[in-house]
Amino acid sequence: MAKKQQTHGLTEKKEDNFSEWYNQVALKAELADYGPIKGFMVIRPNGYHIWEKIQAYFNPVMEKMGVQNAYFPLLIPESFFKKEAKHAEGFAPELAWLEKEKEITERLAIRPTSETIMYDSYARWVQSWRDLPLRINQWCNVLRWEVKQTKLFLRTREFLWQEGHCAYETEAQCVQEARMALTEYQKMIEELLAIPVLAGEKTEAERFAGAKQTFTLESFMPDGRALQMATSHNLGQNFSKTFGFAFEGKTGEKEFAWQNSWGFSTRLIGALIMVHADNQGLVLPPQLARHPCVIVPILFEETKQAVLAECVKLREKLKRFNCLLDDRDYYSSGFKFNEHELKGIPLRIELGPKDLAKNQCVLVRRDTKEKKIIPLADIESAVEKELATMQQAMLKKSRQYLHECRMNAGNWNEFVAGIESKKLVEALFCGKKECEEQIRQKTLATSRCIPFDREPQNGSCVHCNQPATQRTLFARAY
RNA sequence: GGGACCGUAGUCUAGCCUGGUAGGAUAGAAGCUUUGGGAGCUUCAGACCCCGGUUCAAAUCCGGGCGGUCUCACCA
Repeated sequence: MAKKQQTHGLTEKKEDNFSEWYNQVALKAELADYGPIKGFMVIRPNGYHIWEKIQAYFNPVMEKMGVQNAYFPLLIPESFFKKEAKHAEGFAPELAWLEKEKEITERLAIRPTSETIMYDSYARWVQSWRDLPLRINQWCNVLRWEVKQTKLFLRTREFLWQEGHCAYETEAQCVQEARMALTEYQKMIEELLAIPVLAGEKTEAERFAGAKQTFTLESFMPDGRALQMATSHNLGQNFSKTFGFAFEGKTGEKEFAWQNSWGFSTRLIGALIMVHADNQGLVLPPQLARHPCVIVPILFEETKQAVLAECVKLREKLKRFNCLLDDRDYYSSGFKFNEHELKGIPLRIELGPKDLAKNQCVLVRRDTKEKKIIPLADIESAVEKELATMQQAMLKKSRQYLHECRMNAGNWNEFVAGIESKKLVEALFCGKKECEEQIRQKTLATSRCIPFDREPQNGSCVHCNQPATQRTLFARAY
């Protein structure tokens, strides 16, 4: 029998055409839509809600870290960029400029990141060691124009992010808190998004433009490419020296502030799609769902009123879960099943006349499609338990995948074979920029990080045979 | 920035080669009817990416732009 064409649902499979499948999930789950200009996207309510959940999780975390939210201007004078040479060089290709002939004397860039404009203020706000540490975050949009190969959430010219920018008296505290931010990111991404990450430090080649050290969280996508999930940077005194960000220290000496910055972006939503969604559509970790469960009544003419009445009661019982009751009578229940699966609602409760007669309902998990018969009296505890179980199971499943993809390469042949078979390959590496560039040209792989979960180890670089002291992870990346 | 392919209702698509009334599916609206995995019938409404060229005539041929997918370079 020929399969009926379903324009509503997904027409591409995750395993057959990952890229197109990804686009369909993002569009058809109504997370996002294309904007009218290349590289710009509309984040629709379903997508923006995920971002708001992320914000709701992370704002209190920052509060505990002593970080306050603020907002800095969108436009940055050209001269600000020129102050930190490497930063300027790193961002030069992707700056979009605002040029108006008469009214302004200097070209203005739309922020690609806010170090310079924030530190210009910091330099004036901090006079004494007593004014430190200074810890500020902003949630904003940034613009990076160099991008040609755009992709919803993963690579757009404009994207939303948070950027924390802190300043300290000592480098030790600066580094410690940069690492703390990374730890908090890891907790959030694993607990809330149910995506496992590997934490580590970036090599010289992958370091943020203007940073002394970059720390990163890397995850691994089902198509065999790594994705950077969040980063934090020890900026050292690179910016404070060029922005005149000095203060009077305890000894009366003039000292330059030690600074870090850290951020994650709406790219996380892209990772969420890639890691968890399936051929039926999005799968939301329960903690990210606007409606963690939906009740679908099975309606027949004679029993409609009784079933609906019971469903209303059910919704009241499940009020604290923000349970949705889909009582639309112009769609069949089958249609609704498909629609809610497409949009990723974690749990579905089916209730029809047969269930009503037995005082039960059917509880279906989105990630496993597993169905359970639940007595109506037990529904509240059952939902609570399933939501918690599902959140854990999703992390466990993706962690298993990450674990399976991580492999060790003892020599160059193993390294090449590992990259070819789309693995996250760990090997001894000299850390040199030139060597990394050659590896990239030969294999398309770049270093992802020097993982924290590996001890230093002496040996020779897998590629150039020069001395190496640390294992480094390599993969093809987004 | 380079290369390849592509652009027809909200979505998918036929027509393009060989110029001459744009057809279908699906989604949408109204009504009837149905509802345990994307039901059915009737009616309505809906499109040739933009600009220019060739031509009596352009969705169709040509040029440019814009946009999309893939890819190399670069990046969250």
